Amino acid sequence: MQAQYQPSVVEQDAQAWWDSRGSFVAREPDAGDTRPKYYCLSMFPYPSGKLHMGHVRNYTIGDVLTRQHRMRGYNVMQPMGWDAFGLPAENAAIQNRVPPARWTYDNIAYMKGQLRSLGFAIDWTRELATCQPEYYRWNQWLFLRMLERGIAYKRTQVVNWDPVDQTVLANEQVIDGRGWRTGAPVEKREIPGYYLAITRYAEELLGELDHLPGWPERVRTMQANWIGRSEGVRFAFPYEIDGEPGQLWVYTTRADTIMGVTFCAVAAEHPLAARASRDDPALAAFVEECRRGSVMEADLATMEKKGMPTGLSVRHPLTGESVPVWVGNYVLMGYGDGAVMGVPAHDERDFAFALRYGLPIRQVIAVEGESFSDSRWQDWYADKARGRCVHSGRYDGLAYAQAVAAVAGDLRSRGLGDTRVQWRLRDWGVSRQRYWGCPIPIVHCESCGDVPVPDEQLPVVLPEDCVPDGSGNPLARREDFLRCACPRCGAQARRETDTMDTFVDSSWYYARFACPGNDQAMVDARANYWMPVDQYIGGIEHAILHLLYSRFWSKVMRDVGLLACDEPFANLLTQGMVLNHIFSRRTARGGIEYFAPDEVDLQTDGAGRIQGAQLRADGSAVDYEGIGTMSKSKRNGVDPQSLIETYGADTARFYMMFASPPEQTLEWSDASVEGAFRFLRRVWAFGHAVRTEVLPRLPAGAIANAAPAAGLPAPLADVRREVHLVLRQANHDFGKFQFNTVASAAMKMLNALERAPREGELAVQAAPVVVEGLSLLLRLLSPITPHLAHVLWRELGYGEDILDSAWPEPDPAALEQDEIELVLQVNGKHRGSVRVPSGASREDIERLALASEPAQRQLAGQPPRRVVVVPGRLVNVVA
RNA sequence: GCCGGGAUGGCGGAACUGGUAGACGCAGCGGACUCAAAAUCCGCCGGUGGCGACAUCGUGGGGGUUCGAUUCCCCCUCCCGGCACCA
Repeated sequence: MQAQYQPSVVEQDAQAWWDSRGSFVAREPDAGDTRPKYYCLSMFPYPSGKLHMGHVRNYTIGDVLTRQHRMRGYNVMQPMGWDAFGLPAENAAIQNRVPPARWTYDNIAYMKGQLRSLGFAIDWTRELATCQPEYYRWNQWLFLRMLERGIAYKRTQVVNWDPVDQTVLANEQVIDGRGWRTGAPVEKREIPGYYLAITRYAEELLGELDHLPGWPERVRTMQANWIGRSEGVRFAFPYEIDGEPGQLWVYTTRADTIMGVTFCAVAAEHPLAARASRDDPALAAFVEECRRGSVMEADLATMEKKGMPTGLSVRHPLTGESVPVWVGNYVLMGYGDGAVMGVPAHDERDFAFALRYGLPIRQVIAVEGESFSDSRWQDWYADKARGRCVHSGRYDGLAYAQAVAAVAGDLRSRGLGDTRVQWRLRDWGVSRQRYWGCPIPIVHCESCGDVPVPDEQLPVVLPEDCVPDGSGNPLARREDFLRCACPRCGAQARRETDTMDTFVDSSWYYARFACPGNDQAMVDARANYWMPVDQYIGGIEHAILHLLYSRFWSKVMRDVGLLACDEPFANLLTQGMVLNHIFSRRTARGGIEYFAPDEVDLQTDGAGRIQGAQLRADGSAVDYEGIGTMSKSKRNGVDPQSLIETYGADTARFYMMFASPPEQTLEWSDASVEGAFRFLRRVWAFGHAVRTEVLPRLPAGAIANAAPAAGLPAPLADVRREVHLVLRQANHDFGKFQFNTVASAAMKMLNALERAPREGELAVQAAPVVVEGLSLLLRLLSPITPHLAHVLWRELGYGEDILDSAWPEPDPAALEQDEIELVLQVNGKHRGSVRVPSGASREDIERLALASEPAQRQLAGQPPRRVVVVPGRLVNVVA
């Protein structure tokens, strides 16, 4: 054993050991094995080139949990794979003229090497990449099952079109009116494509959120908001246009205000708007303006309410009154029926609209003590809780719930409407006009139409040698891919060239990890051993998209009979982002130039706060922008590779765990990394000292159970108590996933152990205390710094493999003490402490406290008003 | 606007179900070792007053409950994240 800590040697040793023994290969246990299973999964990476710090943090958290559960007696599984389809590969292909497949597989090879060098306890026998036909054939297979069940269907619809990526985006992929990847303003286009009826599962997706106590509150509320359930009434305004009868359907949550309707408004895309603009050029122009302008939803929110009359009118379903129909730019085609009833008196938007266009405002709700004015909006106009119907005929006096029920009943009896649950969630459009994705298994035949590819012809294999050039989908030019026989009539036909949204790939990989090598089925019985995932770990940015799609997809798999569980992820941990300082400066042309933190020298004020910085190269000043997410564009990323090369994987892992709790953001600090390395070096040096100085004092073979005898001298009993106290706290923190305090517990343990005498009279009696303490410390550290722990464990002779040792628990006997120190308070203020025998009665404690000097001083001979004793903690004398 | 989460030294962060606020680390200061430097080790390290024992203030701001509040309740300010003409 080297006296000096050499991480590269230590880490190679440990990794070679694990590799040669297949330490992390997980299996379904034989009968009689009672170990509980623990499936720990970190979100798999997109193979973009190399790992970033976010990956290191994510996978270290998962690895710590995996290794700790293994030592606690769980049958653990931690797999890894690659989310390998996607646009960056195509963009790289355009740039480098290399097929996306090669770029992707090269990246996978490199990143896999990085993951290995970090020493993660990954079962690589389960590795998968979503771009492999063996994987994506099951995307296609389940898609066909969805088609059979009507869950997948084709329709033409107005979609979000990303003009840069030349593809359709799901609603979830549009952020503030821009493409989530390109940031380009999204356009609206009408395109045929396949949709998955996630809305059929809306009720369950929402309801089950209440049964996911292991998920962060905020993720559950984000999903609930996204699903957006609302209860209301859907009803129709009948009309006749050119003698043709029709119905204008609307949805409202305020059916109690139906008698206050003075107009209706439809979206620009609504059929009535199209109809009316046929012979009204001004209206047609307005409709066109809305269509083009109304794509940026962020602008929508602040946009002025604009509208135009269609000249058409409909009949009120209850009064028969004529109601004018307007086109309104604030009405969304995608929600409900794309039309609303207008009740200016009781809806703020309708009120603004009516004021602007001089439409009548009719009060039909009143609140006692408030007076209505049709010139100014007041918040109570829309108050469901206090409002009562007025000027509403037979509904007068009714409160919200009764009024809605009565109105719905009347509409129902006329066949013009009923109550209805409305969802914000929309069906998931999965067609993408891209090459590097899973082909949609459909064949277009001139006589048979769209024909599903039969199961036995799966997979529809994506040609891997295409080099996209940026214009459209290269599959459309691949005759060998396009040409096929119609599965139904055998005639010459063409394949669908759209591929699936890559969120499909990541919607079920967790289940496939349980069933490696199965080429007969999507998943098998092994999935029901491992599923659900016990602990899922990933970034908060996936709170809606990936997690919602995965929940939906797994429910479909359940309904097809493939999975037994209702939810795929029992517990979810959303790790915080990794941040770093940002330095920039304005360029002469008005742009912004960024500088990497290692290119600048900091200037601090007297208190140590950062004031500014200078470029090291030429001493010129640069601005300090503060802390932000590590990103390529701001040049403030830190490459994990250089970190590993300089300090080793264990330091990287320890720092990641120590710097902040997993769910919080982590601020990068080179100095703290250095500190983490210093600690590991101290552990190593201590281990070396124990081996050379302490072990020789123990009888041969005593190391394995070096539990110190009772009756230790006080200084040694104190050391041992400290170690076990810290361990108890660390175990508690582990349960809360508070790994930063587990790491500091390890530091405290070492601090305590270093205080034990290694020379002099006490050294012999100290030996078992030190040897036991180090054994606890190594096991506590082993999930975080597995290489260091592994090598020291073996070198010192604790055992063959620390992986097979038991998770350490504190010894209650070590925690006992004869005398304890209680906090002494006088009038609630801290005034020193009192030492009492550990078994002291309440009366004894009170007497001792009253006799203390601070209490005597305060009481000045008077009896205390009260004495509060908290056993084992404090005593408070109230004068 | 609505929903969720925050605010603690120079910094990252601790504080179990209300019980010594600032653990552990980083930075800083002082010292030991060294020809010197690095590394390492030891000590100090929230503000104010005091040589000192100690006193006093202090967990974003203001109130409250309590023997005792970073922790519980009410009001307010600011920050972060999500949603948002959703009818």
